[in-house]
Amino acid sequence: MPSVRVTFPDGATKEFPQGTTALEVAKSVGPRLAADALAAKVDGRLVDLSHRIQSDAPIQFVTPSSPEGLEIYRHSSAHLLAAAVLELFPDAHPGVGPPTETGFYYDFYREKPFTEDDLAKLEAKMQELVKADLPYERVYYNKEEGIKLFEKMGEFLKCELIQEKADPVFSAYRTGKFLDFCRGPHIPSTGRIKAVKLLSVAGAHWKGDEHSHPLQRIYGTAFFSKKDLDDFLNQIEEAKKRDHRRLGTELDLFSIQDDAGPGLIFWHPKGGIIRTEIEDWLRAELVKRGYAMVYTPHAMRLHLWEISGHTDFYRENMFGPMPVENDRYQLKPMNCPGHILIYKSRRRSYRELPMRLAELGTVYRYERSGVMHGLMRVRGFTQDDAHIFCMPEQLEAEVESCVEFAFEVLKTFGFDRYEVELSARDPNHAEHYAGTVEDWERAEGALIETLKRMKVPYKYMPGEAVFYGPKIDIKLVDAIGRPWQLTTVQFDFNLPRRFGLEYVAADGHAHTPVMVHRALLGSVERFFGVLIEHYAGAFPVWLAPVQAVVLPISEKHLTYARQVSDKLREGGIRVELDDRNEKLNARIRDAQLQKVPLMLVAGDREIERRGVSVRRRDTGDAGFQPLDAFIPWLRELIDTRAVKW
RNA sequence: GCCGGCGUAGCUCAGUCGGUAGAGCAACGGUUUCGUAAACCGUAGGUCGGGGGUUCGAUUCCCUUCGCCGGCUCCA
Repeated sequence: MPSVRVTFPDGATKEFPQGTTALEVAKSVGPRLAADALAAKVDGRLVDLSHRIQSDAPIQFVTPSSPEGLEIYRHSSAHLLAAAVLELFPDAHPGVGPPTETGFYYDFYREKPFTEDDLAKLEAKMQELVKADLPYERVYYNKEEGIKLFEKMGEFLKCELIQEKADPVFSAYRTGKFLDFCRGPHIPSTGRIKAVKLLSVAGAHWKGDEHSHPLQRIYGTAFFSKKDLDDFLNQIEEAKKRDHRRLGTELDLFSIQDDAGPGLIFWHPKGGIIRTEIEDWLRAELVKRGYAMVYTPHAMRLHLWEISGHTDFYRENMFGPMPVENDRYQLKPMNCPGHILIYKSRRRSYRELPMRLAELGTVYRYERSGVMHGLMRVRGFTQDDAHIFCMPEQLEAEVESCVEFAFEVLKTFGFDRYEVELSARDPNHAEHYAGTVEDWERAEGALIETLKRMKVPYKYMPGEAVFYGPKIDIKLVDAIGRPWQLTTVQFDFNLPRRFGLEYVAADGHAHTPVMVHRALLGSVERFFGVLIEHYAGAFPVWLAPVQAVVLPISEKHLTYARQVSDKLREGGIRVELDDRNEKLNARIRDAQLQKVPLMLVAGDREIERRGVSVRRRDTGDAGFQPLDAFIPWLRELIDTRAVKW
């Protein structure tokens, strides 16, 4: 019998008879590995453990600790779900069921909706199938034969997929009653699934096309241990507690009102304070960096949006135009045309460039009714927008300054993790893009060079650029690890040409400037939402709507408490006096729930020593402080915008 | 926009198999004057999201509309 030589990751090699399965190879290494292995990688290709090795190849086993391990495990869990569905609901037709970042889902076509109760039943059935330890059996069909088979089973969605995607001979996996057109690999059997949970059922569309069949998507997740699953479920609970919509109401920060309409934000006084702090900081930074603050109208002639091209490529995101006298006006969905008109208001010299126009510009975008989400996705929002008009050779310096500015934002607001993406054109489809190839090369080169020079790791995303230019997006990662897209730095080859922008260069001739569009916070609303969730409502002192609350122990300490609060207020500190007829404990509790950073207890002892007893929101009683020391300490915290204190 | 779920007091929620509603917290009044996360007593508060229909009678059943939630799609 011919033999094959497999090479292990450590370089060791071993001979086996040809046709030996990966599992047998694992067993030869040790029973532990055989029990742990979920799949294998032979010659760099992921395969089942039942895969027979036919020629010399490097081999490597996928275990729970491998990067691919969880993905395969969850993919198999999705098959397990489908198998359970077919047992209990034979009228359901499987669509697709991939693993996701946090679990898996499976889509089904079915007339009747799945209910919460159905999920419980399905989970029970899945447990049964786990106990039955059904194999994930890999089978092959040739295309015509396979389509006939799936047709006979009535699986019209699968037929469509096979028709579109299958090779002449394709693989499928059978688990119980469920047969799936699937590339694999899968774990050996359902008994390997240790902790699986169904989470929700939601609507979806066949192949993501909203005009196609409506499907029901069952979401679930799976982990290698019960503990990991519980941790994940706890994290969901934690995220719920941080939900900015809940905290927005509890802390009286903002509201969205039925009478006004969805997606429109009312900033309450406490939210307003935070916004003011954010904006004041930002404006000061903008000015430091050579930006000029401008203001532009909220509605302008529709004609302007025809020039910019928005009526062509952005129409479905714009509110309908409003008739005014004999003309039509458009509520602005973007600030760029306004800034361009300022640039164009007179002839520009190269000496004026780069010209950086910044505006906290409120824009209105029509969002389809099902997509709004608290502060994160709204119909009216304020961008910390700026447009930089410059000469091509100034690009790199401008990009660097934008990226550096973005990092300053992250640092100031207490985010220490981020992800950078560079969206470039798809080189195979030059016709999709405005601007010349040279323009694009220069712009993409400037972005890449800048990121390299700044030693910023980034993900290169070819084909992700918008048609008018390449861009850098920065996603910040919040306290519980969720990424949020905020900062964007985009080139625009389109608008300067459309509007015929010019500057007179040193050579005395007119040239077209390059335009950079950038937002750092993105939208003030979304940024606020992210901040609320990041801090779970417990803002750093400089942002806290109420920085300190004074708590007189009883009525006879009220006069002193009032003096203390006056003194703090004179020091520019946002202080409240809680003189309600409640016990101290009750008032402390309320202040804690309102996440006030500092509680200042004032009673006989404090009067005597001209101070307060400080209680911190995070660590509790911090002991006595004389006012002369406390106020400067607090002032310093605020002035330095301390995130940790 | 689409699929599914849901709208009862300011908030969180109970309830009515059709006979027009209840709790806790919050609010308000009083008693209490208190030392680091909830004192006590009382009062008031709801056209049960809006409109239409069925019915002697609708918060409950049906239709429709608005909104919210989870997704899909899209996105700052």
